[in-house]
Amino acid sequence: MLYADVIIPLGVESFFTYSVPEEYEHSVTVGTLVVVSFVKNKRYTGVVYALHTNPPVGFETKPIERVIEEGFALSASHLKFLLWLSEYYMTPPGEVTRAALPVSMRLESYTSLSLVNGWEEKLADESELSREEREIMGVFRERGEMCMAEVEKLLKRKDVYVAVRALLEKEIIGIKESVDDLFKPKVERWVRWKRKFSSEELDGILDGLKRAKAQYKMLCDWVYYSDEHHVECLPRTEFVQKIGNSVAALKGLCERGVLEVIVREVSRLEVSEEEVGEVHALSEAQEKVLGDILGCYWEKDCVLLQGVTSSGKTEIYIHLIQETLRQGKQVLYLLPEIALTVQIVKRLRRVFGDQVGVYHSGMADSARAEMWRKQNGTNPYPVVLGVRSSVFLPYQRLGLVIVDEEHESSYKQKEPAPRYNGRDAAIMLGKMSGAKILLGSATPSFESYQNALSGKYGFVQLTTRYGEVMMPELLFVDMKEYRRKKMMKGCFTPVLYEEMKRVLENGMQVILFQNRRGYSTYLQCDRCGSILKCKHCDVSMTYYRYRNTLNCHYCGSLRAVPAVCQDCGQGHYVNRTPGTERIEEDVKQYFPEARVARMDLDVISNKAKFRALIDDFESGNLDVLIGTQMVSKGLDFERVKLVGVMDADSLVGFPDFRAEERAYDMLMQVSGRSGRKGERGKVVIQVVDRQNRVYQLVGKEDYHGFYTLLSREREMFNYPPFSRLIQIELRHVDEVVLRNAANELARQMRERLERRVCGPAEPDVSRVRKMYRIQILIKAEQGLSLSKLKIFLKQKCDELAKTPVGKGVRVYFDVDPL
DNA sequence: AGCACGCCGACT
DNA sequence: GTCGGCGTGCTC
Repeated sequence: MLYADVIIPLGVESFFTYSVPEEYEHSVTVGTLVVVSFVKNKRYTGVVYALHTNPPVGFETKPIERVIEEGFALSASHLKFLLWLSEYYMTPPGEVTRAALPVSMRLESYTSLSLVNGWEEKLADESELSREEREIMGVFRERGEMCMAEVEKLLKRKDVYVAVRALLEKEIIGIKESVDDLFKPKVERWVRWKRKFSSEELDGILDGLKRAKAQYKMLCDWVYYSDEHHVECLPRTEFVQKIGNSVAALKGLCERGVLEVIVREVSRLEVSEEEVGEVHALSEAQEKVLGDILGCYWEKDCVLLQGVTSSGKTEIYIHLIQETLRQGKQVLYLLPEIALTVQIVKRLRRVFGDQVGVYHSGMADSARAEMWRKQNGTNPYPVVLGVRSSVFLPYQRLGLVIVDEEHESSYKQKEPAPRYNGRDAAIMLGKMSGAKILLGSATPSFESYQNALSGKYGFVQLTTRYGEVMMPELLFVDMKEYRRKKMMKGCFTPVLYEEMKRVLENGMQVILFQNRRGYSTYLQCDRCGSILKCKHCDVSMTYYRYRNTLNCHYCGSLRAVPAVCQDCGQGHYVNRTPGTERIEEDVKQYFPEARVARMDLDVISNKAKFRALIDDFESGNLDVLIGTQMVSKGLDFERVKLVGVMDADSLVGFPDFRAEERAYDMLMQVSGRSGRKGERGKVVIQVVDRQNRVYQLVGKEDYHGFYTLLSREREMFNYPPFSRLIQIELRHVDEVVLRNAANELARQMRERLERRVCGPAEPDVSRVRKMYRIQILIKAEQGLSLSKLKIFLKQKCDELAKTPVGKGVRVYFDVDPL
């Protein structure tokens, strides 16, 4: 007997063993998608993980019910990749599978119920039934076939199970198990000539239609229309609308054998409408960089390309893609967010036409499934352009992986599991496939930069800007001084105000950037501007107004607010909160003529609103755009001559050891928005802490210096890139139970891991949907075995769950949290 | 993820 | 006294 270990796409640990019926012995292979029954009559699509002949002990096996499709299976390497992801990110394989497969590919059965034939005879007297049972009968008579969920919905209650089961026992209603294959090809009906007719034949047909006026008219119209528009066929709906407007006439013509309706499978995937053009020639600098990258690939699989903004990285990617395609291999081009990169899609399509497949989270599930199948079939897209989830698509001969803007934190998935980083997953996918990997960024992540410096990655820099683009002029303005002199105009310093005035008077545009990451409040000295940090963690502390204390999100330490500033000894701490919609009001007050719009969360999350806003700004219907970090990414507006950063200190003051790295990156990105073409743009950055090292270094455009300075501290405090982090989050409804469990877990882990354990500490949002949360952070220095550490952590958590202190506490792991 | 089993509070 | 709320554990 053959057995298959199957991964069920649920958040359950490990796999389940099923027996393979004889009829499937040859079609079931490792990677096959199979329908299995799991828990009662629920069915799931699982992935075969292993095949063997050892009869399992301790339980009966159920049989595999069906193989989804002959010959359709995940390749061994694809499966291997998914399992790596599962292990690395401490996520059950089922959950990885769930993330990897589009919903319609992991079809789940629903139990369909209906009245059995001849139920009337079985039920002599309806008074035998309970009130609930009669209610259920009522809805069945009305609706016929239904699944459980629908019955509940119609009766607006959740406890129909007992009554339904009673009816089932009485054999009045029956179960109809149907596995609905949701993946049905999308079809369209088209109308065309049944065959080619000569003009004499057509005359003959028309003569025969003298009495069928509608058909006669339809045929004449069609002859005229098809000639006029040079079309041979039309979609049926369009045909009826445009020609004759009579379904009956069409039917008649089909019956006469003049026309026919054909069913065509259509693709749900976007079709490229770009005209395929030439690849731009590279500048001398770009040419050299391309050569350097190719040179690195002789000995290294992964190369970091650091290219300043506007240096033309994309053009280099295009040349690399072209080369890869020439070798008959596939390319994966990863972007942090697809919505903001319409420009790149267009550009790639212009060069590679319909060889480019786009994959993103906004796609309909059926379209995703179609893309999946296409990539697994005989004619896959050679180039896949997509967001992080594109790493889950099947690849057959991957030759190149490009991760653009590799430092972007949106590559990391937070919720739900798997909490993976698209960049790191892509690197692993590339390695497993024997592909070359290119990471691109203007401000690389410290992790990648360190790998480049250490020689683990190849390192290539592109320092010259393409064309005549100039780096904008950066002006740091001290808000503290103007505040003291009472010269602020709302939230604008006189400098920013004057610049805005000048730009707006010239009919040019302004972007105002306001950071809004998280909700925390921090304390800053009103005199020297220094931000209060934790003594143990090198992270700014979060201020809680209601109890007037400071809390570190990393180690959990608490302290009172010092009476005077720790740095200058004279100033006092003031409460700072990243501002909100006030900016818009101030713009309206000081620039009543200006047309202003805000790009905040509700705009970004709505695709239509977002596009409308971008279009308005692009076409000049708006003068001032206020936004969060979204405005800093990937958008090019020619007429923007000024960018104002309202309060840069809120970037630096964020309670995260990466705050400064992010602040630097954001300021660089934001600067890149100003004056991309023509006249040199300006960036006004309003700060309080003028002396902050981040500002000194942004001004100098010295990434390496910035890295060197900050990395010393990272090393001292044992933060990435000098260590790896694993965050353990515990959740429970009871705050006290949770805290006790966390303390106990941390204590036990410390016995072995000692100072590598930080916390427990409260996250910035400590209670979500009635559940309290608490976090323990593990720092693993280089050289410590990560896989052994993970086993240890998991073991400790499992042990805790079994003791009374840990009862009911849920544990979540986040490997390499951001 | 569901769904059953099982234990405690608001009603007949 | 029961009904039914939800917490806990299992599913091949």
